[in-house]
Amino acid sequence: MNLRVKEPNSWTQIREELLRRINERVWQPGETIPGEADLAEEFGCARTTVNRALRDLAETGLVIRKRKAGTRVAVNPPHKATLTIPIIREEVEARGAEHRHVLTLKEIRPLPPHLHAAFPVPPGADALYTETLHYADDRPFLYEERYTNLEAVPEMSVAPMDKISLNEWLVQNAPYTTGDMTFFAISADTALARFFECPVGTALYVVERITWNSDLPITHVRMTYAPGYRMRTRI
Amino acid sequence: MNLRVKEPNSWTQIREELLRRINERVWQPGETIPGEADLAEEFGCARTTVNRALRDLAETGLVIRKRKAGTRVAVNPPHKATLTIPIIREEVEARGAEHRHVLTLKEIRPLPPHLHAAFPVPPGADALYTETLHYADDRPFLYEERYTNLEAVPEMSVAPMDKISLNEWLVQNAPYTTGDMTFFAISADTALARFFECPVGTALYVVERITWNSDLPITHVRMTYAPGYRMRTRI
DNA sequence: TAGTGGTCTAGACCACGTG
DNA sequence: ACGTGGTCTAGACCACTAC
Repeated sequence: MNLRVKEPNSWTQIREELLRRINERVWQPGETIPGEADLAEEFGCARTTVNRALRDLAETGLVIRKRKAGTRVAVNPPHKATLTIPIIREEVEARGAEHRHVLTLKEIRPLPPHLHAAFPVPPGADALYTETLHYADDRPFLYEERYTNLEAVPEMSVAPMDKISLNEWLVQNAPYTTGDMTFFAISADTALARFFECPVGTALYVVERITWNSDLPITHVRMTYAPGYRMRTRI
Repeated sequence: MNLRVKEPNSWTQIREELLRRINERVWQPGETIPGEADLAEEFGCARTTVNRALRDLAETGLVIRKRKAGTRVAVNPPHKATLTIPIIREEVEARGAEHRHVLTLKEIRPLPPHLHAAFPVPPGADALYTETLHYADDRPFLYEERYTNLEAVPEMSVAPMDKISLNEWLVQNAPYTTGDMTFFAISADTALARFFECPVGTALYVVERITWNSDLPITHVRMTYAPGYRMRTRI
């Protein structure tokens, strides 16, 4: 049954073959597939190699593995999309435009109440609030409102925000371990309408992100994109 | 230097230790870290185990590995968010509501021109167009417009769309290998406003998805969510 | 061309969870 | 209890690529 003799066995080839059997319904959804040892014998390789292939399929959710129970083909394969969070400058430049940003506001202010739950900065500690306008070839591209926990990033006060944007500076200097992202739509208010040069009420795409380093909240940012913006990803 | 003697070495523990050194800037961004062999000696384990830990960090983009050049800490760690694409019924039920759907339109119709580029159904082959209304506890939740390539899923004509939604049926019966997703905001037109019982012009969150099985286009779906909807994900 | 990561092996022991 | 996947090892060879 050893079908692959020409090429040296590789775990990716085994994965592709297993994928084929799943996609072509050789193994039905919900069905238990042969054990690692059996597959290793069939493919003429070590069990470790089969394990690597199956682990990869399990990571994408296509199969479900349990000790003793074996490996089953997922019934409702939980498809996942991975979206890369770009630095704004790179996102603009990837569209072939030149990026420019203007810091229009930078002040210490208390965290607004509606953020207290989601972004628990220690009481008494104020946050740095910033508003940044991002342009692509001088066209308005993104409106950024950000609260940053100065206790988490004390060096930020002296960061050079002329050349590098706050966005980029934080990525490079304030590593985070976890975060929450929220995506939704809003209607442009007068301020946003003025910036984007669009009618009040225009539908705008918004991304909110909160990041943490372990248990320390770093920053809360709300990014409102220009009318017509589309976020894309491949599955 | 062998710090971890109490517990049997595990690749996750090594990964956490490496992560710590990166986050605490023991290894600076851009810096080349010791080779696998050195680390294996330091941790008192096999090189394979260190490899596993480093591969995991490389997958998340925290380090960049190159043969001969070694492993470097990423300068701009490209953070990635993974968002799970739920079945609509499960998404509604996860909110503690009861899901109900109504198929309001089902007809063969030619693919609209603006989709030809993104969704290249073979010329002459018509697509099945469906409109489905999804409710959460009888409140409008989602408006679904879908084109399905019948050549890819011929069995669909006889699928029982009463109990199970098209959405769910496709997930279970039409496996896909790749896809594109797009997220954006639109203003409610009169039809959407009537369904969602909201003013015309209300900002709505939209997800478009195209899925393929190898080179065969499967379905193009546009899902418009109720006002106020937020999509969430953890990083 | 030499050094580094990528992969593979054969074998072993362990951890989990089903029966 | 026992079968299955999870992990680890020591060693080997290979592939890529920087020098």
